[in-house]
Amino acid sequence: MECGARLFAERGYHPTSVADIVASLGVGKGVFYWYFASKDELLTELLKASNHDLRKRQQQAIGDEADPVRRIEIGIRASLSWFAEHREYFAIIQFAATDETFAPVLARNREIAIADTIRHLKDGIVDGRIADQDPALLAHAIHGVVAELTRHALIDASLPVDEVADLCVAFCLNGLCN
Amino acid sequence: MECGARLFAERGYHPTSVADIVASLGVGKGVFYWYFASKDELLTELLKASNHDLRKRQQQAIGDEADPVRRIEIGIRASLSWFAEHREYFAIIQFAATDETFAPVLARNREIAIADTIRHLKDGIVDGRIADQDPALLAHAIHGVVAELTRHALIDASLPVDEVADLCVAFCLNGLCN
DNA sequence: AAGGAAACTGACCGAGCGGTCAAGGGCGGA
DNA sequence: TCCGCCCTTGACCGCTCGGTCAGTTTCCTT
Repeated sequence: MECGARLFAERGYHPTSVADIVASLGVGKGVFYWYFASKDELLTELLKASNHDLRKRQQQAIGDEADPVRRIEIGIRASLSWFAEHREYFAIIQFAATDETFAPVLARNREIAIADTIRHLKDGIVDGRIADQDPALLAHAIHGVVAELTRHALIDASLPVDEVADLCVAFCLNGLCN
Repeated sequence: MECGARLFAERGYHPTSVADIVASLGVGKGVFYWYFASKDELLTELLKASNHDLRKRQQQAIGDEADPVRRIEIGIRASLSWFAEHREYFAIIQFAATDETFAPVLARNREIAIADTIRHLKDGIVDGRIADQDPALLAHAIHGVVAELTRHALIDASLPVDEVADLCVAFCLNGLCN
């Protein structure tokens, strides 16, 4: 599975054939279809496993933090550090989001992540700490910032994850203005 | 070209064959290859044309506005309203970003858009209106918010573009906190 | 040692794709 | 009317790919 992830990430899903995967593993094609019903299933498993791992990381980082604003901050930092350590998954997730076959899986993963964020936002709104706007839209805005900074700053520019996380948190909490 | 865009958007690039495109146009395959050297070229043209159109919209909207913060706000609103009117292009752009063949075109388009934003940000930083952080990262953060709110709020949820734009601008300028 | 289940091989297949091109048809000028 | 040019057609080609399967090896159990 790690090998499949690496190749999908390097060359994309469609350009990577099952023959490529098994060749780079030095095994026959049969062994692939012994473990996976199809090429699609490999990607689906990859998506589920990576999402599960990311979510676990977030929850462990948040722990039992009581402050909703801090919980959001910690979640952002956990996401960025997870992606920094698993860069290969970013391209795969981006592709899967654009493919009819995998979009449902991705949509479900995102729904779960957004629901988590919404909970923290609502807590913050009740406390009066966070602006009283549609929490769903705010959650998506945060996820958009995290996704784009992951792509540009962590993957393309390889900037230090801590610096990126600091700016990302500052932007999400306080925006551009002084 | 409009037909190609519609089909690529509905079903994705790879699943849409040249045969599908010409069939939906009611012409023979030869005509397609009379106008385009290849299927790839059609998508590349689509990307260039759409980016050109979006950029024109932004520049017209900004006009000669002097305030850099207002320029950013107007740019955000122009992007959202352009995507609201050209939803079919969003999926195409998202896909192209994940494909080795088209990523260079997309990267160039994005570079130009980011450079525009960076100019406004730097002006704002000099004025002391905008926090003194890396303008490139801030620009990407803004584009991330715009992209994700386009996808979720405009395309999936079909919310009114003005409401989405208000929230988007408020988030980018002031963040989550009160 | 014998047997059999589990793991693995790789030649093979059919489908579907992007792209080609010989043939056909319509139309303007002679 | 007839010729010749140009646009258009769609059957066809070569190729790649996901997926199959009859057969072979490995290794655990008895």
